[in-house]
Amino acid sequence: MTASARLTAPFSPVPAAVAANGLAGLPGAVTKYARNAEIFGEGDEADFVYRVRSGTVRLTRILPDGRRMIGSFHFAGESFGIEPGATHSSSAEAVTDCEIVATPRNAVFRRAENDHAFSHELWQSAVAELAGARQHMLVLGCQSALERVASFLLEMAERSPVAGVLSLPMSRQDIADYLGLTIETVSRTITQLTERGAIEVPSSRTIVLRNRTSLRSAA
Amino acid sequence: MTASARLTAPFSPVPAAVAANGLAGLPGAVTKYARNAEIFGEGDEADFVYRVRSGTVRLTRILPDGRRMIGSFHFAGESFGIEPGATHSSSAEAVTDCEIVATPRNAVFRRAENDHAFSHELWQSAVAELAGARQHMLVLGCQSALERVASFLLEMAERSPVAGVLSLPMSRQDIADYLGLTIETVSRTITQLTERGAIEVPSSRTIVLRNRTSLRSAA
DNA sequence: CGTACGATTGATCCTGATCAAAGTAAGTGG
DNA sequence: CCACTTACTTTGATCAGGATCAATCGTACG
Repeated sequence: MTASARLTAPFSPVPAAVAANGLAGLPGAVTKYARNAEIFGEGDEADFVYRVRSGTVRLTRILPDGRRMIGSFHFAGESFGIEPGATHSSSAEAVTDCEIVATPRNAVFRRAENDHAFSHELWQSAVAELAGARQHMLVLGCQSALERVASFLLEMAERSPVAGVLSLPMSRQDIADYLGLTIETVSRTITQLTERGAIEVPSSRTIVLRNRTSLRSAA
Repeated sequence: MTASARLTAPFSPVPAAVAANGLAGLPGAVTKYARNAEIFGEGDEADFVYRVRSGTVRLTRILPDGRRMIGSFHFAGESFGIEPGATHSSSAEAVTDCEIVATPRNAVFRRAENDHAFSHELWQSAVAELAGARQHMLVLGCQSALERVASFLLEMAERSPVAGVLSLPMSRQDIADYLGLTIETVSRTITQLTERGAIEVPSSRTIVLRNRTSLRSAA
């Protein structure tokens, strides 16, 4: 739950090219960001809508005293940074080196006006993300540490291309801030799940789901 | 965090009339529900979109073992029950007796196809609700009991028509399930805020904000 | 090889949960 | 209208899960 300056500069701040598709097919400028670089900050003008082309992004909010909350992770193909108001309500940071497609907000609106299907998709994606946020609220609101970590692993497994083996791009600190726990508790809980035979941890960022039933019953 | 059968039947299950406006101006059938009546259940077909005409609604999710989470409260004029999939992911219940306008999902889609402004509004409301959910995740993920209760009171004050005096429609149990606390902790925290002079509690459902600065610094 | 960061493990403390009881308010039926 | 019931709220005592403080370990990197 601690938050310190973990940010470094983007390793290529220059827009590289024009992507074939932004949010569900919108064109936009591609920028590369280095691990831990800030893509946008809390309070920044929300003039763009973003999409992950490669890598992983986290949305974070920081309380005045430094406590950090990660609201969501975004993987390749997912969009983020869409706001109801004029400014961003969270910061976005690169969890790993990544390529991000930025599309001007206005371009999104313009296209939505002329394209019903797109407009519907836009809405659907917002509603889907809302459902995800509600699910996460359930985890934060009433689950134990063991349940939270198990839920997290199952969520990652579901969103991962390779079933059964997770290559977690994020640190224990990120997981902790996502689950409303401390890094120590996350670590201890993973150890506990290993001892139960639910998972196997060949390297700290790689987790093999050994027994899903056991994981699911822990969640 | 306990969940027991708190539901009774709607006191008038018959659609009463056709409302002038449903979601942002959509027509729909009005139904009255008694306090604690279920409007729809988790898993039910999401064929309608709802709007509160009068009263207060809560969206709840229940874990298998009975723990209950309230995801959001909805007051007069607010809509709820919009889902990405075919079924509802939460239950909706009447916190107080209330009148609800139900609009067929299809009617919403149809109108969105022909009316850009409406479509945009629909999207905006989803994104705004998402921002609210994110805010709440922050509360659930990193705040103390005192901070949660203070945040809650400030949120209610912001959404209340009368500034300074809150007429809470929901019980302490509802507040607890919304904040991820127990009813005892909520009660104790309210007492604590009273002792600090931040609030005044003439009756248990009425709370006067005496010192906002003190409340805000607690949040 | 040595440094630095991330992860794990250990010991102790504290906040909020749990268990328990009493107080309060609102209905209900006589 | 009042006694009784029932639901809701408050307060108290104790307990436990996870936070905090602290140290060590492992691994990637310069």
